[in-house]
Amino acid sequence: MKFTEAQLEFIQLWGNFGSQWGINKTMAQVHALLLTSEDALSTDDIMESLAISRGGANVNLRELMVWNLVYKTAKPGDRKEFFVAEKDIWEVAKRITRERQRREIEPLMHHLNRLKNVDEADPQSLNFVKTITDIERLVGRMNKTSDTVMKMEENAFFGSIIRLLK
Amino acid sequence: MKFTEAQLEFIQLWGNFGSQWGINKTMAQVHALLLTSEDALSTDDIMESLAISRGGANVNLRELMVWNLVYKTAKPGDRKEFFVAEKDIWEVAKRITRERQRREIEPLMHHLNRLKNVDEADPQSLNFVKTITDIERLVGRMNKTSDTVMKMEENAFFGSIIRLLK
DNA sequence: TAAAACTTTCAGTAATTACTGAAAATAAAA
DNA sequence: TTTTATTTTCAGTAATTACTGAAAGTTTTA
Repeated sequence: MKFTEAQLEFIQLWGNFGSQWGINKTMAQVHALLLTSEDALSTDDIMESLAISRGGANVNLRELMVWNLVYKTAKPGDRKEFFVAEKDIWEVAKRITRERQRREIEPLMHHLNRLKNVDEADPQSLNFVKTITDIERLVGRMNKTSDTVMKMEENAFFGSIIRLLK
Repeated sequence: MKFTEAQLEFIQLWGNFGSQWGINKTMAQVHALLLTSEDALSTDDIMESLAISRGGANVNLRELMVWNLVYKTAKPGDRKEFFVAEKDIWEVAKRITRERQRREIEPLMHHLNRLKNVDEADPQSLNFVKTITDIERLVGRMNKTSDTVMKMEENAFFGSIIRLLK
């Protein structure tokens, strides 16, 4: 399998995977392209590779920068902006986790907590508050856990303990 | 806050949260409705509560049953089917995880593995294979590790060790 | 300061996704 | 078996999401 062929397939794969997890397909494709490109790419390079418009390329690149997955760089003697992706996959995972936590989990937790102020006189409230509390606990825990997992995997001692349990 | 008010708000919240994570919004809403209903509900109950069509209710209920999050029950003297949700949130989380793993992670891993057969003569393949391998390792590990850590969180001894790291 | 090079914005529109509603299928009752 | 109750299916369509392309904005060069 030729490199360019494999790269294109990876871009499709990552795009589809991303959209199944609520991440914009094109954004995931731009990310995949940059992840698998040695050199920094310009907006025009990306437009050409993915056959997307200038607007689309620009918006998705800037969004990737908000997520801290892509950086701007400059090439001497060239006026254009060039883009590179963070290549350390652990860092990528951590930053995606961090961003989703900030955008989605925190507001969710806040809303859930508010919903516990339900009128306790209603007999149905008992089950309701239990469900909400359980979800809160679960989400809170999973949140911490993903963090913990990352830290532990990075730590030789705990990493080896975890591996024993698998 | 009245119960019905809180329940409706929860249904909206869960629907939005679901759709941000690639889960059909209506399916998440039906799930939320059943999670917060003491009694089993009929298709008509659900159509009315969520203001959706019979077709939509039916399709989403059956999908929830495929995910193992909802069961059919019967009421004596009633010909209709009634539905209840699994109320143990831990079970809910495990089943969602299991289903997504089966549908998405496994195919992803398979595709990634295939992409490692890239022509090694191309100098760009080196970075490519490393990226693919890193992603494979990360996804595989997160999969196993989240399971392990969730179990450990429930375990007094390891739980306390983990808490030291947070 | 003006022209050129490049980036950003956004109204209009394309693509995707999932719902509606009615007809067909199935199951239960008479 | 026929009638009635209920569930399932799916073509058409609505809703959502995100892209296009051109104009406006910005920065650099001369």
